[in-house]
Amino acid sequence: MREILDIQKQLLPDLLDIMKKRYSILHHILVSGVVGRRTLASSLDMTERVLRGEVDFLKELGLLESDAAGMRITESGRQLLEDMLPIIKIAFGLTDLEESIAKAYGLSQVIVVPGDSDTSDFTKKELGRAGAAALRKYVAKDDIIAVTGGSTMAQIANNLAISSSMKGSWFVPARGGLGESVDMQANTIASIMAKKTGGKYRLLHVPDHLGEEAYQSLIQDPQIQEVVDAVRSCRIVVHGIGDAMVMARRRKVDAETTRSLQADGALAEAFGYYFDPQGNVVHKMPTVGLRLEDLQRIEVVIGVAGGKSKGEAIASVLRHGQENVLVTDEAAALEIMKHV
Amino acid sequence: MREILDIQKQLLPDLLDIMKKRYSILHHILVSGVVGRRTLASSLDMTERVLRGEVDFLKELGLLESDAAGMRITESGRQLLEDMLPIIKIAFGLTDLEESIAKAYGLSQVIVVPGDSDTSDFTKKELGRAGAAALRKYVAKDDIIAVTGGSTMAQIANNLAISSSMKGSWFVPARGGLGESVDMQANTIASIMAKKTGGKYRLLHVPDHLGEEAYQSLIQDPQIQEVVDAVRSCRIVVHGIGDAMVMARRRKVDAETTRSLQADGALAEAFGYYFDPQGNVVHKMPTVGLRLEDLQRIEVVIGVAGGKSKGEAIASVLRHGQENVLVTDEAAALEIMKHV
DNA sequence: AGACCTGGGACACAAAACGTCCATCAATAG
DNA sequence: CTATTGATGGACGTTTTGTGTCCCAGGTCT
Repeated sequence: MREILDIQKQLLPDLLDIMKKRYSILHHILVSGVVGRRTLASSLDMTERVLRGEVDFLKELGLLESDAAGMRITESGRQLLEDMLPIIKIAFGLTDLEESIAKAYGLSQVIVVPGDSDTSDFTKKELGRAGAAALRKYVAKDDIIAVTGGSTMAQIANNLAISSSMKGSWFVPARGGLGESVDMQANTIASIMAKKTGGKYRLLHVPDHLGEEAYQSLIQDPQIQEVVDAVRSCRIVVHGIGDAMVMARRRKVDAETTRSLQADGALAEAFGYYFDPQGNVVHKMPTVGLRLEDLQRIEVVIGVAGGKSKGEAIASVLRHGQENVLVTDEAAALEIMKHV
Repeated sequence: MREILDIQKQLLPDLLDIMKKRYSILHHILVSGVVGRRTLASSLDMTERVLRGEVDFLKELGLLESDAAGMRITESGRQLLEDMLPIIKIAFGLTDLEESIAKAYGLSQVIVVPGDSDTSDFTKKELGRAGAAALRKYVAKDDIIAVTGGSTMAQIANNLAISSSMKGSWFVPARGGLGESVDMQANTIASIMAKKTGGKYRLLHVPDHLGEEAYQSLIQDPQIQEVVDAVRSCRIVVHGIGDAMVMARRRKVDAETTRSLQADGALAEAFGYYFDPQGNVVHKMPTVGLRLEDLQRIEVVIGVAGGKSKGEAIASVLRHGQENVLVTDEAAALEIMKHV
């Protein structure tokens, strides 16, 4: 049942919008009894003309009837509304979730895919697909796109395809080495994405666990500097969001830092920064690349993460307030809504 | 699964057409490997421009990719096609059935609703809804519409609603008394339809089992004659189709006639005429109204009947060759296709 | 009885779809 | 190595569709 809607959404992206529109017209008429066109239009926030088009259409289908007193729902229409209820619940639960989250955190777009990435590989793939679609939507000609590492980002890379709009784009890692395993780190993801889309890429080879002195001389290096400049002038960032402790463990952060993270209440991690539940940055990984202050200037910040267990972490990063677009799954979205 | 498609079809009648179009484009590309726009257009029987529109759209969604060599399906696209298979089977089994029947019997439109009216009341209602929709589609201003009796016709009447296009229409019974019970007979149906749509009606009060002499004087009656003239000049006929023996029993036809019907191989019944499997008329009920020769002149003949048990009967009436539109259900449609 | 609201017709204007042609590029056959 | 074929993508004028805005005649409710 849910799959069929999801498949249709792939083939007709605005199917649900149309269904929702027509459903709410019918529903409104049902609860109003008899109602006039203009009244209905203002109450549904539509122009009179476009409502009229829909009404004529629904009348054609025999779901609606009208006489001089106004419009009324027919028996077929009432029956249809009843039959639609379960579909509406499923279909618009998600869009409602999307809208609620977007409103609560001031995002320009939220995409929620059905399922739970924690328990379903299919959902994880869906998340990647949706993330790739979001990136494709926002990218413009010759953009610089900064990306992070992680399994979700790898899924996005998987779902990118050659595309003329990304041909001139540059993919760069948002920040230098963060201690991830090689196939999940930002450098790898950036190069895969570039290969998949036909774009170009530059990498940031910053070894982990560098001494302060070596580090300072490294970031003076003109080649490194060039990439860092590119990163900071990017127009789009796509990044994953992780649970702070999980990330710390995966990156083999030393015991002292871990304790300090716990003491500071670190909950979430994104591009090497650790956030507490209120969205404050409590720690950052020692490497080069994107800084927090760069985010304000960056036009499109796309966060992609899912799974019930990550919901709270996502919420805390959203609370930090630099995101524009969120791609997540249903389970995480429900968790996010618990923390508004 | 099937219900959801059916509900959507009510709210977006051309949903399936669009899905079919996009599916066949993707499918064609999948089997072709790489293929050019013009080649594909001619092979799918589309103009190049409209195909291009679809292709651009599918490319936008990442289901398709193209380079100078031609168009190729992406992994997401291939996956989608795979996921779609069950939906396609269900959705286009019916449209394929519709097209096959229309072609086999030279009908201008066939509508197949899912299910079996014999076993499901829901399907019976659907049949009524579809029949009403078909009538609504073909009716024009101030038409004369001749209707017959029967439970299916009663369902159609149930699903008609007030409509400006039928306000000036006349509903008349196709033929006089045919021995049906009062709530199923053509007179009743015609008056219900008129009341439901806001149209007008004339009735044919011809008592059953009339002596020859009384009969002759009755049909000379100016008032009766007037209605009969109206019936014969109608532009639309909507009629049910029944099993010959079932109808004979229901109408309490005398034993001798029943034997004669059996001897002549009567299989089907429609508006008082009995048909053998080859579509020949082998008997007619003694009453006034529509004659077979009138059918040729009538612009729209709509037959509505469903249920697996009626499939063969429907096929024999279709074979008679005067139908334009058939509304039936899946079970009957499958039976009909066995008798081409 | 009168104010109000209804659906439906009309029309100009904007936007999308479409048919058609062409430039440019890649692959392949000769 | 070159010519040819068939590919995509851009461009542009035309047609169709969708939309905003009025208005009117006729019911309806107060």
